Amino acid sequence: MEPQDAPHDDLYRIRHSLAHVLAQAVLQLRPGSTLGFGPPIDDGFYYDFILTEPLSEDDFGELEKRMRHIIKQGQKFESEDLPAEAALARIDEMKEPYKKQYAQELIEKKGLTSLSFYKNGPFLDMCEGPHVESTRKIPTDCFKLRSIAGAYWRGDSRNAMMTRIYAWAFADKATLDAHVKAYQDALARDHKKLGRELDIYVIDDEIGKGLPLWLPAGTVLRDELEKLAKELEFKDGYQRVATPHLNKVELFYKTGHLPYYAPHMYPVMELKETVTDATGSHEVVKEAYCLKPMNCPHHHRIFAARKRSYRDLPIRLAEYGQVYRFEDAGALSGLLRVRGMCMNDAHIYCTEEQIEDEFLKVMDLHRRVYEILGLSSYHLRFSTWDPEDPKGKEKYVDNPEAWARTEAIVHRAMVKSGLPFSEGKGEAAFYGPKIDMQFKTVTGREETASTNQLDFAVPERLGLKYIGADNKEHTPYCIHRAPLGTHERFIAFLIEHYGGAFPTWLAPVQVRLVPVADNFVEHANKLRDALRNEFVRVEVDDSNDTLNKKIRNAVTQKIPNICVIGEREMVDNTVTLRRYGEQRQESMPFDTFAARMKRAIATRSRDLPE
RNA sequence: GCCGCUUUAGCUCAGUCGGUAGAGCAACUGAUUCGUAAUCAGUAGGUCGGCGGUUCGAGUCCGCCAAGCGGCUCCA
Repeated sequence: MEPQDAPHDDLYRIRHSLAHVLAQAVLQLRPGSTLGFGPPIDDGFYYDFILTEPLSEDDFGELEKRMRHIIKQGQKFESEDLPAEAALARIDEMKEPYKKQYAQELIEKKGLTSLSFYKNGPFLDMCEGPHVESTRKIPTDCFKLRSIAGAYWRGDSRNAMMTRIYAWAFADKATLDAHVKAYQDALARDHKKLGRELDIYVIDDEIGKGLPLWLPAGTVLRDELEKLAKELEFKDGYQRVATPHLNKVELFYKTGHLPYYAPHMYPVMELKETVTDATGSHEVVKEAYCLKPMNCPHHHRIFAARKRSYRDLPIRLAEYGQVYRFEDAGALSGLLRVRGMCMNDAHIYCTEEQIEDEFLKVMDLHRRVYEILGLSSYHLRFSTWDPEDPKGKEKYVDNPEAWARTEAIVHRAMVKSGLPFSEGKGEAAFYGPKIDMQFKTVTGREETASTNQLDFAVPERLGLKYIGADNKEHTPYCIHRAPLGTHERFIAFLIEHYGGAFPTWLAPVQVRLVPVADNFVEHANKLRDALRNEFVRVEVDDSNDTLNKKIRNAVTQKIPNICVIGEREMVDNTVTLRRYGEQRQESMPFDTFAARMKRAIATRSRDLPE
């Protein structure tokens, strides 16, 4: 086993040792159960088991009690290195088939000549370590069992399903408590919860799972993001196009997506016809269509729609395109993982010499988008192919030379961009390397928000050509890029990022006018009309609730600007403004307020400009 | 898809031992006309996710199905 990236500090030892303590407790409760992996993780540890009898979260109390009991016994961790042969014999005695499988792999594939074992009390495990010297070094209150989940052995659905127990573990109780509290607070920002509370979207059984319906408030978010994308792309020389949601299946055979991608597509729609010949009547498929899982082939056909010259390049075709992907039912989650999504897509057709510049421009577009939105907690991943991947031939275009060349170009562009990035081996698209923007959701799950891919294969397969200066035909490269990802996932991130309290330019309702009493409603309506005339999204709360209740409602709905209208305001033609998150109020002439709103919206500012 | 859990009013949830369903908020009606986070009263709202079974009787027990949630290579 290669050394871990993370240092094997005390916390690592505690977590790793706690995993063994948990396993020991589980074996007490379910003797004869089989062990899988049990590593430390970012916020604790987990251990995988094949249980003789199921366990549930109701058993956590009993398990934790037993774990504390084990810790108090002060069991010593003793390690022993055994040469390969002896190690395998030892594992046979332990009757641990999964450990054995992994041991064999370590010896045969990784060339390890010896394996280490750790024993604490009655519990023996093949394990790299390191561990604490004694369980007494583990605070009895520094951990908490968190959840129980299914997990395939080695993450492969062809393997056995194991039961995984997750636990939080930290250096001491205070850190644990702080972490658990932070986690619970984060759940309040969950886009699924806020999406319902703020009427952003619903997923309706009668429509279908993974197919969100966007409510008016959510549609404002989509429209504003599209507007942003269109403006930035316009300035960068993109041209907009529009394409249908479906197309003939043959197109995807030509691109190479089918049959490889078929499991991730909705089933094909077949138009059938009855044909009668000498042998009788048969039903034959006359035409077959599929819902597109990506926009690129459509854009490629637009490129191919007329003769292209090198003088036209780069050609940048942009579209917010709706695509459909048949994700596993169990993988669907709110807006984060859906089956129908709308992508901030564009394809840049260029020569090899233009790639670097175009890639840098795309990265700069990213930078601007993220800056406007105030997104900073993400990291860039340079996703490359893995020549050693056993599934390499079906996963990647087989062209090592092109992989090496294009990865070098992207790498060079990234270094030039000055943006820090990590490498994701084996994460490339099947047609080329890419740069992904990785985000974490409130629940700690990592997802890709945006992606930029260099494609050296598909234009060739589709026979895309341009006429070069040499008057000969050449195949263009294609950059696929989606800085704002899909509306679905991107808005999920934004909801969590802002905790539902959107800046004025993005907020579904930008201003709520709150008349102090009925007799100011008419005046408020006039102000509303004036603001609407300036394209400000504004509402009047003309309910007969008390002022306090109206303020509370507006705050609960996280409306960024609340204006109270009463006697004083009506006489002076002013508004008294209360910004979301502030208790302080500020009175100003209505015209000033309107001008500041317009500026806040036009500049997409996070605060209210003067 | 697979493992586990969950599903009661629009939302959040209660419902004991199997005896035919309840609260708060929201909605609606009325009263109140209020100066910065919940005014008061009333009304309506349910095939207890669906189908089947056990039972004299099922929200409750059993089975199947559906949907949702947490997971499903941070790896001895």
